[in-house]
Amino acid sequence: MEPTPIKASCPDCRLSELCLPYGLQRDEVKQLATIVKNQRLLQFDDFLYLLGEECRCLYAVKSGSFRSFIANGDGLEQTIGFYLPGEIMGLDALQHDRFSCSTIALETSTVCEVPLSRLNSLCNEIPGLQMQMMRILGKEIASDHDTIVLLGHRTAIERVATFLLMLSQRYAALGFSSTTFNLSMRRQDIANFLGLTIETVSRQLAELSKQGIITVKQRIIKINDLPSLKTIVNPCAGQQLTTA
Amino acid sequence: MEPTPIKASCPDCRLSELCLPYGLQRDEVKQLATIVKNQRLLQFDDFLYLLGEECRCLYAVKSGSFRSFIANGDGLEQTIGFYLPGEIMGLDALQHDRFSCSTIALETSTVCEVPLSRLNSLCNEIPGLQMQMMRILGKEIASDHDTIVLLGHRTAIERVATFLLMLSQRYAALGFSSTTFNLSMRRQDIANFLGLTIETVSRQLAELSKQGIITVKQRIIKINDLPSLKTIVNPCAGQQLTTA
DNA sequence: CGTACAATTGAGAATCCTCAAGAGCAGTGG
DNA sequence: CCACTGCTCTTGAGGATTCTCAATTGTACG
Repeated sequence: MEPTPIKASCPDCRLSELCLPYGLQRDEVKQLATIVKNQRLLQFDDFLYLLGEECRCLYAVKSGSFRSFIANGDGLEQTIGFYLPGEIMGLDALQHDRFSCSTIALETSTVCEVPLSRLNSLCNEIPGLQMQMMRILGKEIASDHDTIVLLGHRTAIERVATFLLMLSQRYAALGFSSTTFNLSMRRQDIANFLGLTIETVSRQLAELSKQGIITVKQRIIKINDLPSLKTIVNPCAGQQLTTA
Repeated sequence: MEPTPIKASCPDCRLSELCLPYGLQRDEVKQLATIVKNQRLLQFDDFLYLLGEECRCLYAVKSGSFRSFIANGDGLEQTIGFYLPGEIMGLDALQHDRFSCSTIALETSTVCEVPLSRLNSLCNEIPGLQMQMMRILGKEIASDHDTIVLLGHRTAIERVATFLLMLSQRYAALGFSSTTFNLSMRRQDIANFLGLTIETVSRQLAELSKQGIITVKQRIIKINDLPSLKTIVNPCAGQQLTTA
């Protein structure tokens, strides 16, 4: 995706309804903006942070997208999730002040840095901010649970369909099209996230394409038949996914 | 497991180092104890809460153990995780004040109820409590990430070995034996959590048993060769699992 | 002792992975 | 403009792991 990288700080940021400022008074948002550091620019394949590194800041995606993963000792890695604009990265580090995964830019992206110590202080001053932090953390947990369900009990085609549906819903929440979008991740990233091989992902996309449910052209995905996609994800009822 | 269900409140609770009071001053713990409701007793198969229910309290395991899961529309369910004494349940509800999974007792168990509204207020008064909440939430997230890795890129025997190792470490943290323990969950629960069938779990346990790495007698597990078990989980180096 | 439930074990089937080759696309240089 | 390289993605065939179905054993409890 190609969201215009605006340099706006929190009060003028079009993502404020999705991000930390949600639910805050206007003056509280201004207060928050004072602790948010200048945006950092990352290119494709730049690391935002590494597993094991000390965590001083949380990061909010301003534009672009990211992939977080845990690298095994033997070179294998497991993708934990993808982050789109408005989402907060680094929450796993709240346990020990060290990142428990690595995060890398999938395209040219910008992030806002939020120093952890100052965020904590501000949470004590602004109850609404503390509430919002709790909501964000709860969302991260619920989203991880969705991923666990995905990996635990889903066939290949269900996984791919669920992946597309999750993205669709998240793009929609950002005000983008929910039916046509440009994947910022490679097939390898998708496969790794879904616990499949790239060949299997490719085959399932081809199958969905053959059924006319989606149209695939490289990384451009067009969803032609949303109900059918939902039926694959949840064969019985019209399911509601927690936006992951 | 059979932890003696002591009626002690937070200041005298032997779990305080693992639970919410960790890192608090003695008088702060007393303050916390005033908002923690009387313990609730649950029998095997009793629901602590249901998916979709409004969340008014978080729950800390006082004794016994729990299983949380997401039930699909079509009767299938995916186990999200297991909870042992000192661990906090219901964190996924912080997003929308509704539980996004169901939780059920695996044996006779007790929980402490912590009203959410009063916990939030107290977090504003006691910075250390807010810190500890953040740590607990960060731990939950890191633990979920471990589960994602487990389900994404592990063979059946690696999953079973990892499961045993995770339990071993958590029991050790509770002061119980890390090599001999009594599973409170059925094979069905383990299989469901690991994304396998009960037959496969049974076969992998038999295989580990045949290799002399563990001894299985119904639900009693004895780990005879911890290094070998670790080697199965991570073939290269001596890995450190985030206690999940 | 008999029933109900949990767990184990076996044989065949299905899904997904591995290995391998080919197609599509972008960038470089003659 | 076209060949060449490098990378990503697709497609095919065979093989391995895990699932499904089925029967048996084991344990708890009335």
